[in-house]
Amino acid sequence: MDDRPTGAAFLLTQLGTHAARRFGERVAAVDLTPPQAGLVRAVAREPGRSQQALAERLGTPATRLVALVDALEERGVLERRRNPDDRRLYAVHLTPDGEALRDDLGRLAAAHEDALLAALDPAERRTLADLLGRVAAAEGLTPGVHPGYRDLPADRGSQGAPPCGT
Amino acid sequence: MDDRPTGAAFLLTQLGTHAARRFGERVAAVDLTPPQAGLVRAVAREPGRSQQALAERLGTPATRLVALVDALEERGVLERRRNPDDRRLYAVHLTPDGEALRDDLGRLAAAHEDALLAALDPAERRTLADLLGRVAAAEGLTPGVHPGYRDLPADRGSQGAPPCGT
DNA sequence: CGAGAATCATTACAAGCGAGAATGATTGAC
DNA sequence: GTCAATCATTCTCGCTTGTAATGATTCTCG
Repeated sequence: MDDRPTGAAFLLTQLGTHAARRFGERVAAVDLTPPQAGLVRAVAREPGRSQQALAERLGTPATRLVALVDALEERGVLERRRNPDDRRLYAVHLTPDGEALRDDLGRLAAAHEDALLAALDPAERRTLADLLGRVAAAEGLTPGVHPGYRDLPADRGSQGAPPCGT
Repeated sequence: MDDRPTGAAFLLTQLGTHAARRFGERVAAVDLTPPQAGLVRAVAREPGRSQQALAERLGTPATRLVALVDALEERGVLERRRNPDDRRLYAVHLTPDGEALRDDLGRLAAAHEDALLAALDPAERRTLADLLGRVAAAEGLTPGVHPGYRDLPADRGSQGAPPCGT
């Protein structure tokens, strides 16, 4: 449909959106929303952190984390433990069920990666990961975490992205 | 921060989000939201289309286009022309100002691409575009257009995406 | 020629999501 | 021992998006 060769930047936003959606579909299979999945991963990475620490790590307002933790705690995935030393803050931990869920997510992510990059052979995948990693590093993105979504103006509407293909 | 080598799929969503945001910042410089920029581009590509045709092309509900076109028409960028043959539908066209804006967007997109991929030399950029293009084709994405955003469950919250890095 | 189905644009409505400000409890500094 | 600072929480507001109902016009078919 497009006459000109599509630019890499445009492909990046297009594929990024697509990949995020596909991943969202996958985590829905274990009854998680993408934000919830992100929280599980963050807690698994550094157990016992306070909610505020998690919020800063994820680049989200702390108020948002409250509801997120609430839902996952009710479900028995996460638990809040009081810190005897400082009773203001909670320490967020994974329950045994939570650890099982974390493992599920790992398998899910691997399957996602495999399906998404089905068109590339292993060597090409490494090349792609290398190129993307260098761009990400140059842009100052934290390896394990999404950029601050807070400032995102309208990634949502997203007809906005196509024009960069020009 | 991340211990394991980050997977390409995760990098894709991370960079895609980042690229979309950066592009949003750029179009804000000409007082456009990303969705508006997408609409300008779509009209420039095929002038005279009906609003419903545009809606289907962009994968957005037709009702959303009304407000979008309203704003840009008020601003003197777009104009609705009655079709004498079928007076139900409007033909959406670019005004001279709109064409100038389209050219601005083109330059903007080029600058965006250049800045985003500053870490790569021309050959590497071609390699990246090639790999991404093949993945996009395999995933059945329409070259010039974003995937249907309508079904997007929670690309927004977006802590969801990080976990695929596992 | 006329009645009914279909299509395009528009408006009005309701819902979901996220962000920001104010509140309470607890702790560290002086 | 008092005051400022920190963490968690609740509440409220604004924004964006999708769905449903309305009006006007055109095509189809008897």
